[in-house]
Amino acid sequence: MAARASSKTSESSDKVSVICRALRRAIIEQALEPGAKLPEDALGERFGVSRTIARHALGQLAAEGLVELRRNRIAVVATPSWQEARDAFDIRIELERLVVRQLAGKLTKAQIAELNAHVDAEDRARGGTDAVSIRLATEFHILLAHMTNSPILVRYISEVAYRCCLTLSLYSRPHSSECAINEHRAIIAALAKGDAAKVMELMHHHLDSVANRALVAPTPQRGRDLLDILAPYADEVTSDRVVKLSKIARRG
Amino acid sequence: MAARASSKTSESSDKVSVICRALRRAIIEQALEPGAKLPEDALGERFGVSRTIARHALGQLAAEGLVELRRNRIAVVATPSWQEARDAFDIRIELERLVVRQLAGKLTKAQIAELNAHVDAEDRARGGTDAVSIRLATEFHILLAHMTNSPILVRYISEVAYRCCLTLSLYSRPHSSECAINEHRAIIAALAKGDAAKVMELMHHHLDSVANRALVAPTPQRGRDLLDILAPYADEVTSDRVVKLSKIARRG
DNA sequence: GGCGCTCCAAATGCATGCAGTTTGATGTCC
DNA sequence: GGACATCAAACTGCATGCATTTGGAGCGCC
Repeated sequence: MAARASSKTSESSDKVSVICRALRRAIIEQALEPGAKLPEDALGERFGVSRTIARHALGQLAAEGLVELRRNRIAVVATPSWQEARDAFDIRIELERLVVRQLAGKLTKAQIAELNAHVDAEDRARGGTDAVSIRLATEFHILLAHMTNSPILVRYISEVAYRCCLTLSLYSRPHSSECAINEHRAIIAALAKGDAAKVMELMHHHLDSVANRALVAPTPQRGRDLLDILAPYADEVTSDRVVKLSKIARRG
Repeated sequence: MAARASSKTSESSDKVSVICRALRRAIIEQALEPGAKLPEDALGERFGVSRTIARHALGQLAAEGLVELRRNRIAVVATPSWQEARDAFDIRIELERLVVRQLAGKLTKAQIAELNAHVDAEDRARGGTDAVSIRLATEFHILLAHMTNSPILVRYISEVAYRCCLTLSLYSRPHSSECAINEHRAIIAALAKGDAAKVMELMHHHLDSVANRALVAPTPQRGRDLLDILAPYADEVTSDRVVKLSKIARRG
């Protein structure tokens, strides 16, 4: 399956696609945090296009689950629930097991070199920001998916991986990417060796550990609550009284 | 996992969404065959909306893989390659195994009754057209996915199942739905019994046999007038601007 | 201070208009 | 007859304009 006619599925150079890519990257790098407003006007102005185009782009991103769109409301960056995050990881595990099953023992030397080069890049980026590390780690998985030459698989893996990125920014503590990198190397080695069962197990464990490390279950109602989020800002309140819950709770 | 807060992911009542649903159904029922042209003008006229809306709907369907969109070209119903068909089935098998794994032993009596009722409906529809049989069979799987209460899973299963529908119309000969119905009943029984391994095996075999039965020689397609084809689907669109069939010039 | 009300700037939902590209039908030449 | 140049109709890409809806500032009342 590793030698298959390559099919062009990637986005063309529409203005819509360009904006989609830009927004997608901004979201997964957490430049745009979950809940951030995305007014059509502002996007259009920022990217030098009309509202029509910005609107269309938002529609696409909503289809990917990165943006939430409610009628007559300003679009916002999606804020997946903890349960949705788990669901996304569950799906991702199955799909990525499929990927490595298809690839085991079928990679060319050039492809293995490409994978190693990517992990090297991840290594070099360890000193940088978490956002970049996470993005590179995610792109490693997408690179793997590409090697199956299955456009559908690429699309689903990309989408679900981006969603996982999004949830990491919500529910994860500072990212320790070191072991992830080692696990990536182990996966490449097992792929090269052609041990399908082994590499499926490795991938499963890899994603499962990322998920478990990341998705520290918030206590159902209090974790990552608005009050916690606003705690650092409480200092700015001149009054010594606690800010009323009712005033905050209706933030859309 | 079977008892989880239900989350509203389904499409709202935008005009865009309405048109998406209509077109999606027309495609999976093979009223619109793969390769059929979908000019924005004609769609807008047929559904009583502007080109802007029709265009947006086409964009969504393209994101789902049901429509192919090339710059400056008329949109067409997607014509998946044989390989893409296999890929779609591979992915579907993994995802649906995940579904039944989550559901095994966790269904309520009401849910089991609902599933049985659906299969009864499939049974009754055996006398009807293949298109309806295939749609009902597909909807059985989507119904299962819904019971996981995982919106992401529902979306992916729906999408990939629709794509499979599409490929069935391309590569499959008249559908013998009898065994599929029996297999659906067996799956329900195993789910109720709570035997996860068994039901995963059943689902795997079920989808695999459908896929293998499907992969035969492609069938040539006959051109029909788009507006005629869409007539029954336009009725569901509530707009006084829907143009009467007789008043519309023919198009190719 | 808290709660409800009115009203308006801002944002969305959608249609329409114009410019540029593709299509394919026609005419011309070999 | 068939290959090729030509051109108008058809279609898409995109911006803009108007109607409708939202959300929140301001204000009076408890």
